[in-house]
Amino acid sequence: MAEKRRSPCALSVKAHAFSVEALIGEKRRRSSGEEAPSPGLCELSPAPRASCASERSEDCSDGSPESEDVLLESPQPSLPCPGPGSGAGGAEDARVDLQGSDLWKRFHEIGTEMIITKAGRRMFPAMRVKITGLDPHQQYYIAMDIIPVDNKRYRYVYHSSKWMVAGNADSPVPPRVYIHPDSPASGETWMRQVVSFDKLKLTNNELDDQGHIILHSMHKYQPRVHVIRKECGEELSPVRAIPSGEGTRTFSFPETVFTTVTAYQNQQITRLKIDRNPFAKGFRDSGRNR
Amino acid sequence: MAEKRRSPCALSVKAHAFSVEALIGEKRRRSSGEEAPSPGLCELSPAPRASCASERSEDCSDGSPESEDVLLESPQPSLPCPGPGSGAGGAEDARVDLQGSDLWKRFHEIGTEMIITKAGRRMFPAMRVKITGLDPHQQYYIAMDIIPVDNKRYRYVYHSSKWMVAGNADSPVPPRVYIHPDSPASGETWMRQVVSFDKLKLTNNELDDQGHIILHSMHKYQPRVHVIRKECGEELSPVRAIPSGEGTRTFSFPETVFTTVTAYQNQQITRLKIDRNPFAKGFRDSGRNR
DNA sequence: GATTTGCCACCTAGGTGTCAAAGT
DNA sequence: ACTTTGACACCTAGGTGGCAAATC
Repeated sequence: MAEKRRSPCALSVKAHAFSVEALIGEKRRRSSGEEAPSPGLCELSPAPRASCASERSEDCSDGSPESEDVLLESPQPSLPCPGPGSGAGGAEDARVDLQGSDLWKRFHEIGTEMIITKAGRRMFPAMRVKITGLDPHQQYYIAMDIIPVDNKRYRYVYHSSKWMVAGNADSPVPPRVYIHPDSPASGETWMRQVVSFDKLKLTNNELDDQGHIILHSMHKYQPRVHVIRKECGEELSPVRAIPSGEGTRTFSFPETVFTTVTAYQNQQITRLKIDRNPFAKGFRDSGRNR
Repeated sequence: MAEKRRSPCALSVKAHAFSVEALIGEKRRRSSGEEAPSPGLCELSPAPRASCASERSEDCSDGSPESEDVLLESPQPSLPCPGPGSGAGGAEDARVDLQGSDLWKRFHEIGTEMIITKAGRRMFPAMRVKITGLDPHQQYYIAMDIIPVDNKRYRYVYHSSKWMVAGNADSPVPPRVYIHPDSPASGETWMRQVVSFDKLKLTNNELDDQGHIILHSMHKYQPRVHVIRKECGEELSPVRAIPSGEGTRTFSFPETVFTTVTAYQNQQITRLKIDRNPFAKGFRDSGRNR
């Protein structure tokens, strides 16, 4: 049976479908729920990076307590690699706002801890950001990495409920970057949704082959969000070096600093996690008894 | 606390990470398990498409019974739109093999049915293909659409256990294409993994806004896989028309033809689904009683 | 003694066909 | 009479912290 076929040509079908995809993308991706954008005033600050002349970093501080100044040296203007869209519409005007910063601050006031395991553990809270100021038609990668806040190792002193320096940091681990799975996508697409890093996982397994971010336990870290303009000429391949940094902007939020642990140290952190993480509902007091 | 930062520059960190990502991509994506590639001999056959002179289609038949000839008219050689990479390394040498075709054939022999619901229903089996012959360094989109096999409507006659023509097809529905979520990716990436369309969903809701593929119930359909070379100049945007078809190859497998239903008609189909779909394990005879 | 590991019960999230009821 | 819908029990898949045992 069957010989005929419906009229529209394949290409216009596809063209239509791509736009459907675009119109729908927002809903499909909005899986982790939205929140009203919290302010998070960004003070621009010139950026570091020894050999990489083209990266800029902004530390987005919004007057949170004890702002760990995770900063910087040797300002470096961005300029090189005259790629398409170098003038306006690069990542130059990008702005990144942390979502759910209220919750982050509650943790931060206590002293955020993140569990790391061999198999990989999600962060809670997860980093979620709202991005603005991109060129709607330019393609971007959004990525996250996590850098040491200092070169110290810590231990938790129970009787004083405080973290104390316990020596120098362990030797560096293989650096990893979590590329947001929607990458690459147009500025329009990124700006339309809340960009969530809830699939990202942390591990203490230096031989990890799952692409998780490798960290040392009992160290302090700062997550960073990168907005990377995609150049067309040199295809941004996973196996090649990044087009030399021009058109890359980096953002970090002091209230997201955390200490890695393999088991929670501060019981207030445990309680707040159980209270807020839906997956830990089984440990809440309400009715449940184990 | 904290003023210093570890040595490596951000860009080399990222570069490294991207390659880590590449090295790991295979494992991360290989979630639906692999299978030994089943043969599926492909007989090339010239392709249709009224206004789109640049698409080719191969019907991959491997001698399955009652091969519904889901074919064609007016052969059209591919030639137009001299885009980058037109010569070698396009999608021109691409080959697509259906995975799990044994299971598909078992269903096909009975008469495959796929449930469609308002909320969207996955296909079982899901289309899973192995792709070869791509240019490793070229970027491609992989997409799937589902076209009517004929312009008939069907009804199932219980006492004869057969599908009978019940009239002409309902009016066309909004065309949709499912773009594989890993798109775009390099030929190398696509060829390294089994490409699975298990997240694709079918719906009978013509107003669907979830991006699912819209079909009519009680009609016969043929899924198709498209390999679309990504041109660099005209960014293949979800909101713009597809670069005019050059570098696009289309593949279909007769054993994957199915009839849409809102409730299974043939109990043999029900049984085979329950027997093979892990999510239906609750309905298997073994021990379970409801 | 401090830290890490592995297993566990308990959740969230969502994919199955069933079945009775509702549509057409 | 045929087809569709929606609530449901039963699964898969996987994210929680607890806890005892192992590790260093």
